[in-house]
Amino acid sequence: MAVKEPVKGTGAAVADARRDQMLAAAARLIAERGFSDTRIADVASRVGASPALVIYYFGTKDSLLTEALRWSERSFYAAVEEMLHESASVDARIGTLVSWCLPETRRRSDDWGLWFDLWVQAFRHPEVKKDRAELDQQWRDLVARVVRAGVEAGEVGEVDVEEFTIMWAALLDGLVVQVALDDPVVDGALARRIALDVARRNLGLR
Amino acid sequence: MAVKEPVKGTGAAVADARRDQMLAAAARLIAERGFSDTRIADVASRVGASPALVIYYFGTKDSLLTEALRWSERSFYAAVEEMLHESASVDARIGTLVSWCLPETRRRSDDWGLWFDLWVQAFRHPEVKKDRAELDQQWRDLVARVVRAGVEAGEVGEVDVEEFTIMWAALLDGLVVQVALDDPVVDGALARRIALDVARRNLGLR
DNA sequence: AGTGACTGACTGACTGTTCAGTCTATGAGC
DNA sequence: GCTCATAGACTGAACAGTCAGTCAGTCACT
Repeated sequence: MAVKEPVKGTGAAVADARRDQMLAAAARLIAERGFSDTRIADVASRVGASPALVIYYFGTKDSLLTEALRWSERSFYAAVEEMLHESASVDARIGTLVSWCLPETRRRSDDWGLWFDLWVQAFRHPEVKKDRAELDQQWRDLVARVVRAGVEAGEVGEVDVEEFTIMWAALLDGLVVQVALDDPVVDGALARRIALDVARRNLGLR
Repeated sequence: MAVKEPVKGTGAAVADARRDQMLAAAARLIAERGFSDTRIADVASRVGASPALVIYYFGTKDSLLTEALRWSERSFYAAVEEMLHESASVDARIGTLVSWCLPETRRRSDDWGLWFDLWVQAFRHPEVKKDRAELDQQWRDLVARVVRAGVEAGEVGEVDVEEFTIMWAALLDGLVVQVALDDPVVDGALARRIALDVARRNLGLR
């Protein structure tokens, strides 16, 4: 099921397209079933290719899966960066960040699963760990940039930007965990409210 | 290595002791290698028994591992509860909570791994999810109790206890993630400082 | 003719689980 | 106090399923 046509075209373009197909398929599968229950045969069939081809491209299963994890996280942040251009005021931007992490309607309910698996892998594999740290720094930089812009625009009161950023990013992570795990008292709406409240209070907004 | 003697004694006591041995061994192994890389043969040899015996007690591998996860989390919270009796003021108690989650000297560096694996399992297995939610509620109740005691003692200013608790618990989780994953900018000391700052500021302490 | 994407058919290792049967302590019956 | 049957902890050996990875070779394009 969901078997795609073999990639048309020739030369190096084929290889690139294939790699991307496979990374995307792997990411989806990890999200659906979890890292350790994702088989290369699954990835292969999603892409309409043989398991051998997957190995042909990635060498080992582990290499495929960890690359897929990083690929997915990277595209997540790229998407936020994009989205951020659309809001103007600090308050609106903060809102954008929040509803990106804690969307009103769960985009796809298993997206969260990737985060958890990413953390598990990062915990034990130095390369993944390094990657995750860099991406997270990128995320914090994004938050910091929003705040600093607010300070310059005079919308934000006095804050230690560095420290606020670290605190608030951690808070978001923690809230995401609760919501992702369907905590009966911490639902999406409450989590969003708390995230916004804390930001506004600390930044002296409103 | 680390093979223990078969349990002495007779009757039902043997069975109980064995189950506990196995749960403890499994928890350690999960922490060391991760959930999906823990084999029943490993658990068996740590306990000085045959793989067959492990199945004899737990029926399936999965049942053993998820029970081990819950067992371990339960004992974690039990230990905090214990420890809390020793501090008196709100401020001291808050400090206790923080340094329990983010200890100065990492107790055993792989303890964190269990949390991540627990989250991964909880995300996909409803029973584990329910268990985790309950335990987490217990943890929040603990925090809330500390805060309420502070309010009654007049040490704490005006707060929405419910909301503070949820917020602060999530913050701790988020900070734990960063520290556990060796984030280069969020080390243990900084995380502790942030956690304490936020608590003090929100509770009007100091 | 050559290069590189691609595959089918294997295989070899791993490992959860089963099973038939051992060993030990207990306790009922004498 | 002794015997013997029973129960339940325990195991070695085998089974069966699963998969990652290999390999020799095909096919299509240049």
